[in-house]
Order: sequence, then structure tokens, then C-alpha cells
Amino acid sequence: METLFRSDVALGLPLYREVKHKLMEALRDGEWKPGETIPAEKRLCERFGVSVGTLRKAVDELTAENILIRHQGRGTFVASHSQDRYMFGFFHICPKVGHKEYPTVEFISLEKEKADGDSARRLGIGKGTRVVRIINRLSLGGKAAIIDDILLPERYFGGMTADQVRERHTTLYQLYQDEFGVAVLRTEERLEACGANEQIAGLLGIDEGTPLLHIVRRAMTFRDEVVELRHSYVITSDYEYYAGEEAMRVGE
Amino acid sequence: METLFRSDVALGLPLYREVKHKLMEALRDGEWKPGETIPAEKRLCERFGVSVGTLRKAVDELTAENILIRHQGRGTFVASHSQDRYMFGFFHICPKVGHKEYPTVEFISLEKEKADGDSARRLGIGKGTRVVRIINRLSLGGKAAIIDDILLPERYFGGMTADQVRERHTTLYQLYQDEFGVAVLRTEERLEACGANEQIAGLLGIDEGTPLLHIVRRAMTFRDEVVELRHSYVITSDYEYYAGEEAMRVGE
DNA sequence: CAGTGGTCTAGACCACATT
DNA sequence: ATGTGGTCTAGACCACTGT
Repeated sequence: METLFRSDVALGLPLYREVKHKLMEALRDGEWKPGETIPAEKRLCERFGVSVGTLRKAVDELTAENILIRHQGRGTFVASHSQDRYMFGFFHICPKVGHKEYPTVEFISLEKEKADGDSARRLGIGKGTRVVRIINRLSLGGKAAIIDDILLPERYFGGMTADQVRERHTTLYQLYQDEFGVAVLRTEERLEACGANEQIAGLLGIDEGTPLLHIVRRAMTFRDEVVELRHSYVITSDYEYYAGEEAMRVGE
Repeated sequence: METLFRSDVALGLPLYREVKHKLMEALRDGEWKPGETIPAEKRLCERFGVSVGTLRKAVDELTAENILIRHQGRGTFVASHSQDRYMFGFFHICPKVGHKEYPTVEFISLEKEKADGDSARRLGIGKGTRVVRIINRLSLGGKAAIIDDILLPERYFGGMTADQVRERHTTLYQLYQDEFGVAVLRTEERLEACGANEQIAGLLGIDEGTPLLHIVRRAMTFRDEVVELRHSYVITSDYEYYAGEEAMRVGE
């Protein structure tokens, strides 16, 4: 196939990366929504003027990043947030003995605040920018085990109300997706140990100073823009944090 | 190309997975040692009787798992443990502010013991099996920050001596590789918060009960056999654990 | 220069899902 | 039967590395 010009943004990039970039743009622009199929490979090849192999290499990378999901015989789908996906890819707490279970979520509060310096830096916004702050209590095995302290930039989540958060029967990431059109694509987590302060101890019904796992999670959407900053405080007497590939482990 | 029979272990597996399996076997058998190049793609295609595309797909997976490393123009190399690789892929503690630094390691003790029930289970060996136990103290920024309590099955590390561990100027994984022919291919980590007990507090020079990050790491070699069980106790006032893909993050 | 891996093509056939 | 993704081939050309 004769290649005359290769796109306006081809800075020596391999062709399949250009294609990947264009797919990302289309996804970001909402051309295909979460849960929908994208066009068949053959059609996409025509659209981008590349061969199957090249198109597949672009899609390969997007599936490896859990942005697209392929189903043989059915099509290629835009990844959608669900309870299962949350458990598999974003919730890293599991019991030391026994099987992983979904936490019971109890809404505590929703407030509008101004971001302090540290939060603003982590969110990539200016200090003092307005944010939504949500506090939840999560229970595992019937016992309060985790406090989630969540900050959301108003830019993405302006009209969020307490009722929206309280009445939902989905994960928060589904709420972001369905009500605000925000797709969480990946997260990054940093962990430390801390002693429970007065507020957390009260919410969890434990003694002040009890060792807790403190997780700082940043959730990113397209272009690596941060859309959520979450502090989780976890009682780790019966549960632990699992750092694993989860994905891969395919076969020898 | 005419395919008559496809290997003795072809249980409906794709051809490229068979090839991957055979490459793994050759690596496990030491046909190519860490740091060496494996034969050029063309030669491997002849050896396995497959086309380049198929061979490449097998090698792609092995490079994604950090078992092989490709260098354009130079060849494909068997991954070898080095200080840099340890920092990049296995040492997940970094300062809350500033750049990642390599820890100073101080040898505390090496003993031969019998594995208790919990350790034996995690190592995949029988209770009471003999193991080597190493304790190290790691310092960051000049201050003691981590205690490593390491268990190694005697099956792999029988003749290990305190001098071997004390006198080395490499990472432990390099020692496993160079002196015992054991290749650590991947690790799995579980984290919890705990209060420092008397022994750990003493070794770290902190108060008993200080909240610490407790990391339980299992290191695996070929066939997912566990070759190391490591308990790390980390002071997280200035440092934190980073859970990240590290790899990927390739490009939009 | 020769040799290596990196990209790309064009097309065949297979396996699976749906109609 | 049709359409989807999954595998595989055979070969071309490019980019990088070392001699």
C-alpha cells in the first residue's frame, strides 16, 4: 500500500502508535461509549488505511491497558466499569484466609471544600480550587474495616449531590462513568502505615493509635488527567493489601 | 508451510504458546544464561519451524514478563539481575519527597532452621523442612528504615554461608543467580500495617508499637516455584510503598 | 558492511458467536 | 451462513549496532 503522507502528528512514531492515538481520541470524544462495540477490525483498517496486523497491534496495547476488551466472535468492546471489574482491577483488599468478598458501603458525608496544598498538587489543580469530598465507611465480613476519604475536582463532578452517592447501588466508578461521563482508566497507589487518629478511630470503632494501612490512590482518565484522589484507611488484622499483576499470569 | 504433527504437548494450544513453552524450557535448562543473547529470530524460526510473526509473538510475551530483553540491532538477551533491575522492578519503597535511592544493607544474621507451618505453606514445602534464614537491616538516607527477614528453602540454597551474604557487594537476587543458579522471575507481595514488636523495634531503634508497613513477598522462579519468602518491616514516616505498573506507560 | 530486532503488508485459514 | 476476533505465514523494508 502506498503511503503518501502519514498524518499531521506523525513525529517518527510507528504507524500502529498513530492508530492507537487515533483510537484513544475517538474514545475520549465519546464516539464509542463504554459497553459498546467498536467497529470490526476490517472496517477500522479501511478507516485508518492500515493492514490488519498494524491495526491489531494498536488494539493489542489498548486491551493490555484494559481500555478495550476483545471477545472472539462477538467484537471488541469499550471497557465499562462494573462491580466485577472494580473487584478485579481496583479493589486490592482481600481476606488473609478465605475468598475475596465485595465490601458493604455506608455513606458518611459529602461536602464541597477548597483543596489544600497537598491535595491540589496530587490532583494537578490549583490550591484553593473547589472540590467535592466524600467519606464512606466500608465493611468486610460484617465489620467496619475501611474509611474512604475521597476528593473529586469540581471541574469533572460539579453537580454531585449526597443523594446521588447515597442512593446508588453501583460502584463509585460506575457513577463517575454513567452520571458524569468520566472514565477511570488506571490508578496509582502509594501505601504507608499510620496510627488511627481520633476521627478515623471513631468511625471504625477502634482505639486511637491502632496501626492502619493508609493508601493514597490517584485515579486517571484520558491523557493521564487525575480525576480522583482517595485516602483509604484499612484495618489489617483480618485483611491485607495484594500487589499483583492480576492480569497476565496467562500460561507457561 | 505444511504442518504434519504439532509437538507432543500440543493440547490445542496456539503455536506461539508452544514456542514460548519451548523457549522457557531451554531457559530453565540453562541453554542460555542470564546476560547472554539467545539466537537471532531467524535461527529460532528454523529451529522451531515457525514463521517470524509467530516466533515474535512468543518472544513478545517473554519480554513483557521481563524474562527476555530485546535490543534493536544487538540481539535478544536473557534478563539478568543487577542493582538497577532490582530498583526498577523489585524494590518498591521510595521517599515521599525526592528521588528514589538505593538502600544500604547491613547483614545481621544467617541461621539454619526448620520451617514453621505458615512459612512452609507459603514456600510450598513440607512443615519442618530445613530453610536458611537471613536477617538484614536496610538504611535509607542514612537512617535505619527496613528490617528484612528472609527464608530460603535449603533445596535451592543448601550451602549458603554467612560470609557469602556478608561479603557480597551485589543484590541478593544477583547472589541467587550467580552462586546458586536460581533465577527470580517475578514476585508477589501482600501488605499490612502492624505495630513494631520488641525485636524489630530494637533493630530499628524505634519505640515498640510504632506503626510499620509489613510486606510479605514471595519470589518465584520457573514453573512458579517459590524460592524466597521475605518479611519486610518498613518505617513509613519518610518513605512509602509504590504500587505501580512501572513497566508499561508507553505512550498515548 | 552485515546482522540484529522493529514495523508493515496482504492474505489465508481457524474458532467462536449469533442469526 | 455470516461476521467477528485469533492465529499463522512469507516476505519486504526500516532502524539500529557493531565491525
